[in-house]
Amino acid sequence: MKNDNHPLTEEHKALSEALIGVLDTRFLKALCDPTRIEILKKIISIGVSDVSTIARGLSQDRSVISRHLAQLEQAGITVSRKDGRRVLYDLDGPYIVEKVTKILNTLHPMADLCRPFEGWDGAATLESQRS
Amino acid sequence: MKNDNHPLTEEHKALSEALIGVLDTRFLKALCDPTRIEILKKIISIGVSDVSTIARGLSQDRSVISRHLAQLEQAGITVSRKDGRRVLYDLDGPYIVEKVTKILNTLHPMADLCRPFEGWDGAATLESQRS
DNA sequence: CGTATATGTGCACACATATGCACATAAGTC
DNA sequence: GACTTATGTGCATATGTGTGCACATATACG
Repeated sequence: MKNDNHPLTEEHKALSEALIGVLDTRFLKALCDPTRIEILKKIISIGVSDVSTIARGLSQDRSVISRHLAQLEQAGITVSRKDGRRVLYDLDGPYIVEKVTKILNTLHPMADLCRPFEGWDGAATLESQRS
Repeated sequence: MKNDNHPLTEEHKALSEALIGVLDTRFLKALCDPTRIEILKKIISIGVSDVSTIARGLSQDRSVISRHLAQLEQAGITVSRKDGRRVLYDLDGPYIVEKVTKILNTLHPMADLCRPFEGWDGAATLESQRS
């Protein structure tokens, strides 16, 4: 995007200010760790399970898995329910999809408004092609 | 999602295995830091700019901003171009939107397949409502 | 009631990351 | 060529994070 003859529109301003509201760091950080991704895969594969079942097969200690599950729950990615001495965990698929959908909807104007170096040099741009 | 009478379908398996391929940690991590988000906001607001211009107004040192820009470029979020002694940076909006779109498309089946504790207790589920 | 199992937490430690300062390199200006 | 400006990097440091062990708590079982 060029900044000399292309005035910054209100859409740019709105997009800029919407970033911080939609980029939930707690949600995104929860999806960055490979162990937590393994946990999500496991829950998807075997369904609702307790901590020990989820930890079975994974290389980390069970207490570590417990901490990761707490972190995923803080992010809204998993939900827990007490069942006797066990604690069952499950994914909150609708919430995850809703969250990512909101992110995409917010960032979507970037596809048009933020084309890299649009109209910056002699490359073929819409303007140069028209003239 | 229940795991006793509801057999795990092939869709669950496919969704589980697709997770690691689409959850690009380098891309997601780049969006987690508040300083990097500020940088993105700045580039959106003022368009293509060099490092010093981007760093102006931000509290961090200019070298720190330089490092963050390198990290954002590694993630594909920004693109750089040399211009004399300056280095110009710009957002790659289309790539960002494409990346998030791919994530959403992959996770979208979760909205149906991973409803939390579906059919687990006496709550009103589709099955109990039908009987 | 004593025992076994499941879960979460305090603590220590290794590693990653963000930050700032000093400096080297590259490129424009006089 | 000397000087100035722009950028990136080496180094040190503070903070955050993932990990494992030991242990406390809660609950089921006999």
